[in-house]
Amino acid sequence: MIIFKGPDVEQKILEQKTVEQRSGEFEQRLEKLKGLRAAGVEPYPNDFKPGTTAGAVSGEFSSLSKEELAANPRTVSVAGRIMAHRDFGKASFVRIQDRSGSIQAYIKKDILGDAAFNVFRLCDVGDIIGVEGPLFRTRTDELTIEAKNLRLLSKGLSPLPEKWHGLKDVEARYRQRYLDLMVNPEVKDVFLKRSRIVRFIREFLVSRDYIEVETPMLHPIAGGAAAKPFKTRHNALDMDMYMRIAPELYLKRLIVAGLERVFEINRNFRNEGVSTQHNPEFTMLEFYEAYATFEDLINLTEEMISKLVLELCGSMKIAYQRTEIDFTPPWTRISVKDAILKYSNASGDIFTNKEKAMQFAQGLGLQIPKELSHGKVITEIFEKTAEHMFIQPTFCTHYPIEVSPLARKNAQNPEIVDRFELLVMGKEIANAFSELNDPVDQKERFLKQQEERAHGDLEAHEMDEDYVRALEYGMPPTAGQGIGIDRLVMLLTDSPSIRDVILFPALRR
RNA sequence: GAGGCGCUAGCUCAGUCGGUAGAGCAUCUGCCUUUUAAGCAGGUGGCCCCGGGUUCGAGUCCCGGGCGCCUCACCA
Repeated sequence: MIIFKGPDVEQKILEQKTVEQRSGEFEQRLEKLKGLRAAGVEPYPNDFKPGTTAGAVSGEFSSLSKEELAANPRTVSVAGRIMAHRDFGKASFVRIQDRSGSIQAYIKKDILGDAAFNVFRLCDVGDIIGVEGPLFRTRTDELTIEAKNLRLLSKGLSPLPEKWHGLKDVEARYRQRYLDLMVNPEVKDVFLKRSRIVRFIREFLVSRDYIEVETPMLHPIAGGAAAKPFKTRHNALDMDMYMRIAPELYLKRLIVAGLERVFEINRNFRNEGVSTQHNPEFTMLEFYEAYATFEDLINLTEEMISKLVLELCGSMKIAYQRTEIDFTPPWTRISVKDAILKYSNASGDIFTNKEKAMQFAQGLGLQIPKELSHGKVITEIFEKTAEHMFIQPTFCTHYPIEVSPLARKNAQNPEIVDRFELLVMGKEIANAFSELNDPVDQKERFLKQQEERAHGDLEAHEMDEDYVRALEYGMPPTAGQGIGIDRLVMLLTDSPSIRDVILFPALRR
């Protein structure tokens, strides 16, 4: 980190020939910086306050003609980064970009005066400037600020990526996301949409009397999901801790507490592979509602997401990687069992006979260890044969109990639970169930998970005695749901990789 | 973790059979007071990702390594 304190330091940087190879342009800009200071111009002042934004100007005055602007001048001031520069010697056009968009400014020596014009001559593409002056329209009818005043607000030393091609190198785009956002407008659009998505969900739940809470990210026990945690250490407490893999068990403690409707939008951390679908830290929405069942959440989800899609995209139909997806409710509902029967030639007895299920799974080419439970075999079969078939929004319901240790048993069939996953483009977008609130049953399920850990399943849920203790005080019948925000954003922004919707995705080094 | 592809100027990219490192944009100098990737003329700029090897000679061929992307496996 280099801190600029004044000319001495700048001279030192110029003289540095070690460590980092600087471009020639970096040195040229440093020389300009020195020239500015020599002329008594502070290159990093903080006393300029823009009166408006580029976007507001173009919006507000878009209808005014050249003649109207000339007859009745409107003076504005904006600040932003110079993104383009067309120089005519004693006059120049610059494109100034701020958070709202961009606007052109005309810098004319006669109008600006010698002193400010000399400052401008030391400005480059990438510098931040403030401009004030009346609006006019050029010969080509472009709304333009005629600079009467101009201030350099921040001198840039490193040159920007090229104006026409932008920054394409994927690695540079992720590592230097600030450049990506600066020069590639469509990237900024994705993150603006991400912000709108999160805000919509937050407002939707708040309007239904939910409260937003924050529960620990550092857990003594990594519970609430089947995943490998990151391990860390608290020095003062002298104890190992885990970055949370899910907030579920804490949120349900709050249901026990009587908060009845809670949600949290926050990061989960899973120490697993990185891919176009997986980042080690990702954002999860979880919400829990007392006196609701998983079927109530099906309705809620259908309403929330379809309204979100309509508001965000202006239509219930969107394209994801050239496939049309129609979010118009109601969405298909199908049980795991029916899905397998529909999309494979399995016979009904694989659901009652584990051996038949094993045989069938092996016939599909699945490598199934002998000790795998019947329910896990069924789940494997489902994922192999059916899951990827659900391109349009589909609720897949009633998963096997062995893969759902926190979910309530189905009243008719104790082999399955009252749970659904929302699948779109063959991928899981949401996972929800009626919560298990029977403390004795919950304890047994944890014990079963412990057995599986002992048999080498490192992702089996850990026993959480305090969570069971909470249930022993009585939890109202409740339904809860998790939605992977990153994947939802991918879907709604037509992004093929999760890295495209995470500002700073995990990279090596 | 396995396989495939990539890494050359600040950015986007060429680089033939192994023979002195190229273009456009940016930058610098000059001209130009309504341009739209402004224009014209002339310049500067390189650890060809790193390290070995083969060769008279390697950006190019071989081996090892780094980083990234894609596919697969695990996972949400």
